[in-house]
Amino acid sequence: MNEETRLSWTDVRDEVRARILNRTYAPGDRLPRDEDIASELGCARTTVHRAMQDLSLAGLVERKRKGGTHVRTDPVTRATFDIPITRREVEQRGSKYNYQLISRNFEASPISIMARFGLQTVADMLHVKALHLADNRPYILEDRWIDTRSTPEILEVDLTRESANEWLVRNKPYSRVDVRFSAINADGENADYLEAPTGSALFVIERTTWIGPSPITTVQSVAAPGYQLVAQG
Amino acid sequence: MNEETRLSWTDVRDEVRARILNRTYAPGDRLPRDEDIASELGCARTTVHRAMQDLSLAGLVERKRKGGTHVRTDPVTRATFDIPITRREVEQRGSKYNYQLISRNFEASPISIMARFGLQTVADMLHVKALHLADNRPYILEDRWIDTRSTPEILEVDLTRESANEWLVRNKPYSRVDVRFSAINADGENADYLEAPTGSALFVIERTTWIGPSPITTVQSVAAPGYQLVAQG
DNA sequence: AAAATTAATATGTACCTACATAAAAATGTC
DNA sequence: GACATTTTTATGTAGGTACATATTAATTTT
Repeated sequence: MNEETRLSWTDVRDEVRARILNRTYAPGDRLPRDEDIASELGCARTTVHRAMQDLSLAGLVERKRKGGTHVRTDPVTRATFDIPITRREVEQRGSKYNYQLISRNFEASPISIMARFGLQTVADMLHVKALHLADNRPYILEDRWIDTRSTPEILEVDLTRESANEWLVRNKPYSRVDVRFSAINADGENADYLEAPTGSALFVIERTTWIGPSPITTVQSVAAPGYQLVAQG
Repeated sequence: MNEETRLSWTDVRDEVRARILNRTYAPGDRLPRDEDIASELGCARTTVHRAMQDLSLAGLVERKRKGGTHVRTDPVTRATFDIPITRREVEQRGSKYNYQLISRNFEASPISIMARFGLQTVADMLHVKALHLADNRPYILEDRWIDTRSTPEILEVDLTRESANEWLVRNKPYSRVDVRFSAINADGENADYLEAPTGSALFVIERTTWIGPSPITTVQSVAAPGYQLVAQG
């Protein structure tokens, strides 16, 4: 009889989670110390620690030094979304990807854009509009501002061939990103490019990136009607 | 001279990340083995391992046994969203929370709902519509189906006093959740309850939960115009 | 009794060792 | 030479020890 399989930290995590689900450990309860759980289940404290880390990250429990581990009373739904470069996203759906540049101007950024970067002073930035297509149908319309102080190289890039999205992702790593989602009604321009009726509800992803304290780019990506974003398993 | 401060795994993570950002390790490159980085930086392999785990989770590098660690060529933007119970969300914005039940019926679920659960057979479920308010203005309209086979207790709950959202979160832990976001145009009913013009673009959160293989609930939460979802730091 | 100090304690982290595991590279077989 | 098998290797994980750190609890001081 092989009962000598050692407990892995995932086993411990699953066991503790099961106890939380079946109310052995009820919401608000304090769990036993890592060490006690370890000796009860017959493993090392480090293994329990690893398991608890995971449950803590998942939002199921809260840990505090000396305070111990508590089952969260108001569990939040924690969902992770991967937002790949648009070409990849299209190709992974099994569609043909195309891209076209709509406009490219060097101009003073409006206050709303500076606000996204958290800046007060206005600056000249590269303003790019482009359309991404899937199977020759409009997929995502992007309206992007690029800070040429942090990213002067972008001025040399031929944006009719390569999208700013792709170039930036490949060449401009960022240290901080802000992502937000919302919904807007298609205005004349959006409707036009996305071949959707004016007023259609469109899903919007707004992303702003920095390297250290310096802004890199902010982009509003407006998806064609029917777009849905699904959380990662 | 105190040069004897030990490196923590966050220090190692930051150092490696800095090297990725400044192209010491360029996209696609294979990093040195954990052990080599450890001896270079003067720490234990486990410390490097911990740091790498974090970078891997963040989507910056990819690790494979024997294959080693590689800098991802197509970095994805990975954003995490916390979706708390609605009452808490409203209160955290500093607004007064109110709730009202619109309807509550025990009825056969349509095929679209069964599809969300991944089921073929139709079943009688509890169908609940409710409105959440912030400062007495409509905030989120929810349209929910609850599987009474996994959650019979819900039939005894007074949903005029406590929202199903809140009761379920507090009393019905789940083992799996599916979250998706989209945008829709307000139809007559939505427009009515949310006091928005018909056709307004509304942000939609769709959430489905299971306990083991058994469906618990699926809910479509339609937010009032202007709603924005912001990623966690 | 209130405030400041000290002790106790549960989690957090670092180090080292040993072995597990997956996947690539090398080797052997037909 | 194509295919199957073995070896090698880098990451993954468990165990154990020692000490760090943040809080709470207890104690002393004013």
